Amino acid sequence: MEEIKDTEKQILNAAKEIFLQKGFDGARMQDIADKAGINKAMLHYYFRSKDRLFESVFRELTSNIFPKLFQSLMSEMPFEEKLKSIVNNYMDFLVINPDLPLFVFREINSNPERIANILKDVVKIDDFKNQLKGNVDNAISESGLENIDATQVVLTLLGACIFPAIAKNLIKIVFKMTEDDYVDLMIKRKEQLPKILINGLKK
Amino acid sequence: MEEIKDTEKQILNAAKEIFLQKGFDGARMQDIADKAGINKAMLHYYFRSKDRLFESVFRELTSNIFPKLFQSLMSEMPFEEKLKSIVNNYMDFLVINPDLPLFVFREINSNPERIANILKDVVKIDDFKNQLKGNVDNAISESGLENIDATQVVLTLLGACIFPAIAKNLIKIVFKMTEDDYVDLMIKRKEQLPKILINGLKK
DNA sequence: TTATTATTTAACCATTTGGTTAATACGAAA
DNA sequence: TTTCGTATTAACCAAATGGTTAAATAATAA
Repeated sequence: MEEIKDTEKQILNAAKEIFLQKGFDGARMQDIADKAGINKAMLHYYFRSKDRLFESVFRELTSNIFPKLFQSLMSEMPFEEKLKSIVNNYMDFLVINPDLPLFVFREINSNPERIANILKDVVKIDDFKNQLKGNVDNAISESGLENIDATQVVLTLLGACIFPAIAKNLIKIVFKMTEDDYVDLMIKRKEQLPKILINGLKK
Repeated sequence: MEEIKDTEKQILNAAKEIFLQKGFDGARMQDIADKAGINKAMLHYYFRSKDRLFESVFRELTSNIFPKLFQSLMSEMPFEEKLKSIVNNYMDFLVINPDLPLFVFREINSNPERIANILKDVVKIDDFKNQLKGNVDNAISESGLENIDATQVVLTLLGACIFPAIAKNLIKIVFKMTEDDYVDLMIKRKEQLPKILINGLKK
């Protein structure tokens, strides 16, 4: 474990909040300093520049969940079991971190280079495509899945989990939900998704 | 049809591109002017401020598809038919406008007030929740759907369509796809989704 | 043609924003 | 206590950015 100075940690936490909500372009160094309750110069003292601070934040936010998710997708478990485990773990994660996916997609879109650069040491995607294909093709033959592309399976699975997180604020407006309502929705979804997905993807 | 001056239209088109890719915060008035090939002062001459220009762009981008989508969701067609029609229409739309959903969600997240303000005259969501519930409940009893919440049905349907659009750039990186590959993926998905969704949501 | 109005531009302006710096406060070792 | 490196701050700075303006140009009506 790296020893992280108290101030440094405060900055990182404040920066996480601001970057998550406002994105790189919308985030203001002064706002981050204010939220951390310290002088703006400290941001540069500890992290040098907005870019570097952002990079640290992005790394902290993704370096756990990204590899974990990729690993889960590649694991050799039987398909149905694997799917259930991913849905469970990932939905729990999303209830706690509802704005991470939108953050990631937003940044990829508005500044692909910056993110591609960071991503390549956060996660090894070198041969993800082929490994995944092999892995899902097996599942198809073993457990009577509809013969569809591995990519489609992954998109269906991830979309079913992630979309409600991305759309969180719109959902709350359109369906007039409180925060509690939303959490409820996600918990119920966690229970219902495996069946929906398995039935949907089966032959 | 409103007559729109040539310059005004050029500005609007350039602004669409820039706002879609960079979002409100990342967009630069100068970049929009450059892309439109006109002097920056023209932006203010025609649209007064960045906020107003953004508002016009947002309206143009959403004022067709939003009500159309809401209407489709509320239509009284038999459930399976309705679902197929939504998937078809909406997937076609997304292939042509892949960055609209991310744009909308992004802006809702980073500046909820601004968007809520615009949205309320773009689409009537007053009693969407109850109308939708009635509508889907009917479908449940009529066509042997699993007894799940209407909200979940809508999220599953929309997520399955929209997520691949939101994730477009990441998908292209992770699966090493060209633009053509991606379009292929979406076209195939359009064919496969109705079956996946209906099987998944059925009892 | 001339007067008048609408359109366009280059040069500015004020504010915001990321970043720096010089001076100060603090803490630990000597 | 003194010394010395670390942490912190207030005051600045330069560049970027949204927005304005006065003058010029084009278009239109008289």
